[in-house]
Amino acid sequence: MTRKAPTLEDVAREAGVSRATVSRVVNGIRNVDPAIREAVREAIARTGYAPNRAARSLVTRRAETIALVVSGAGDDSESEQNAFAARALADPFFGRVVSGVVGFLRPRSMYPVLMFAETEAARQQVLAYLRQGSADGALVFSTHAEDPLPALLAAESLPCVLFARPALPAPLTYVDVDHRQGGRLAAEHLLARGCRRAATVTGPLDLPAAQDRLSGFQDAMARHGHPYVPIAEGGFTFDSGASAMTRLLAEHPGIDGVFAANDLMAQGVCQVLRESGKRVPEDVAVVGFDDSSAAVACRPPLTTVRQPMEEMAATMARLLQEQIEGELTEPTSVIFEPELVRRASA
Amino acid sequence: MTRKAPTLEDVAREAGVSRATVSRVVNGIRNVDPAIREAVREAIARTGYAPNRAARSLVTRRAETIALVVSGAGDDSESEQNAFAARALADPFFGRVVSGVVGFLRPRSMYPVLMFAETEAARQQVLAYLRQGSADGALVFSTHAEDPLPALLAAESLPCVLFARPALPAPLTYVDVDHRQGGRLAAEHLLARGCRRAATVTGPLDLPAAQDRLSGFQDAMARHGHPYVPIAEGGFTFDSGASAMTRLLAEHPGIDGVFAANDLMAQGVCQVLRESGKRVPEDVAVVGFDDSSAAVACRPPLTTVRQPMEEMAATMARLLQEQIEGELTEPTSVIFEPELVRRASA
DNA sequence: CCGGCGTCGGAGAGCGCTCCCGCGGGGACA
DNA sequence: TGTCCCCGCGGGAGCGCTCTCCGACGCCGG
Repeated sequence: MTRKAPTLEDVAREAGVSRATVSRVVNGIRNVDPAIREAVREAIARTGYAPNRAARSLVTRRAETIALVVSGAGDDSESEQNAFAARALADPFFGRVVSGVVGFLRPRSMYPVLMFAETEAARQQVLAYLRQGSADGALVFSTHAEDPLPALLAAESLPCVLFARPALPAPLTYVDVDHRQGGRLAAEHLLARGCRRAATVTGPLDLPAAQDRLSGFQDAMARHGHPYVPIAEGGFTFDSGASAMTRLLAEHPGIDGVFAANDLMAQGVCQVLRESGKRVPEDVAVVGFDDSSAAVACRPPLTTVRQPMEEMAATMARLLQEQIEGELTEPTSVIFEPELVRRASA
Repeated sequence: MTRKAPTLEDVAREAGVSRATVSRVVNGIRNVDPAIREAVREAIARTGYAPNRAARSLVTRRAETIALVVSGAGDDSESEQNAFAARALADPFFGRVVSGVVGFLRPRSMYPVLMFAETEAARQQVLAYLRQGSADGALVFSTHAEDPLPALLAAESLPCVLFARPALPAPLTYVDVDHRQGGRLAAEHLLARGCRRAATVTGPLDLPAAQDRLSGFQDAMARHGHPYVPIAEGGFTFDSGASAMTRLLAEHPGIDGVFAANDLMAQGVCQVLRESGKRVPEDVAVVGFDDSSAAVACRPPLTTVRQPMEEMAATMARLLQEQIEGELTEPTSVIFEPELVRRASA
């Protein structure tokens, strides 16, 4: 505890070589005589040496750390701040993201730093964190459309990669799924099952993702002879899905298929349908989006459009890494293809 | 981007003072003339100075970072490793933990680094991370009983605080809830509602927490004239709760109350009960444990024993901080009181 | 047998910061 | 008015590492 940790110097003395040579061995640099390399290795093992991260960072100007930022809107109360973190993590989406990021980072002995940026103060903390070199870059997950963080990051040219195309256009790298294509998959599946009066519950339409899922759905429906599709806007929550479905049912009692823009809303849709005496999928087929744990938990289990989250998150980490290394100077986005997962609901 | 960040030196020159004085201002050390302090503040603002974390860490020997480690068992396959992370985060428990930790850390401009230690290699990475001073200490959440990580940490006297009392005793600080008291609360509530043939579905009995919940429950029942209580062991999952309840029902069809050692199992219990034509709570009252989101999602919503997770997690962070500062040299554990949350199931 | 070239190890200069120490000046007390 | 003290500032020495030179040695060719 109190006895100080061995340094490069100590190892060098132990091995009878210079600091520089030990450094070369530690960093796996060529041009070291195998015999010496072995001697150094042993000295390292004997002393229990571990390179000091701070000292290394100081000269390499690299923290070997990246921030995973969950960004969004919230008020300034302390309780709200805590609730924000809890809510963000409660989303099953999040576990898959972390899983993908960690999958990429871990082989590189890196670990993500978890940050939340739901207030202006918190955003400034994130910026400060990056400016002072505590992290080399940020992976940003925005939970609402007008998130100012991406623009702030861009303004200081701090390396970052966004999840999803930002609503406010910015010259930044992002990773997204082809939402239009997802909407199309849902439409075609509903059509293929024989639905003739399909409706959709959208996400908040200020979000590009929600818009695209809707327009992909509408386009495909129109192309198959259904130019008019009843729509109701929701807020990506269970309750908003339920109330949207209630509205839809009131105006269009004959609906035989519903595309909900995420699984949580699809669950709400199913509940309202059940309470109205409709069977899923016999009377009304329901398709969700995300393939989250909600899709499996739902009764009946949801047919849903899957985003390859882990892969997308890992790609974000890779793009960020390349940006940090300077291999990537232009914004370079990657769009993934969604996939339909068939379960019982449609 | 390429233009280098301003240093203390730059600010000092700008303000016409020495590096040391700027450092004093930055670190809020007294003994600085107000006029000079103001001048330095302005120079800082003008230059956009942000102190370099690595340089500071190098001399203070402090990373100002703590690791949040989710530790457990798993095999070495890559898919399993990712699954471990995803599974850990999916647990609603986790969101509350992070929320509590962040609540403590954020006012100190600190952020947790997320690590997983489900394999020996991963554990070594965690140790290396701490040894090289990348983090000052670890908050450890073990997902299974024989987790070797705490002992490894203790052996190197690396600062750490555990969630829950370890099954393998170790001289380490931990934070826990009074599980016996929780079991007692459940028993007394069931008794007070008039249950005369209560049973319990326990957690894995190699976990101290599961043992204590059980013995607290048994003791209270015995004290009220019910020395024999049917028990069935579960594994803290939905399915294990369901199958435990099936076994219980086969042997003791007259059960009128069940204490399940966590909410997930309580959900399984409720489902089996429903399928057996028993009403909850009219025919059988059910009490869960944790007050997780499952408790609210369950039909009917669960009466459950609540652990103050956020507060516990914040306390862990505080204890770790004190340990790092050297204010706390002896293992000092804190036990929280659980609380009964009444909902519809009992 | 000698010169040139290539290879491998060592010396040393920082990276940006903190903190110890010492000095100068002004106020208070005798 | 003189002396002492204390407050506030600057100088400078590292913290542990990387990396650029540079020198030394060995090998090969002439």
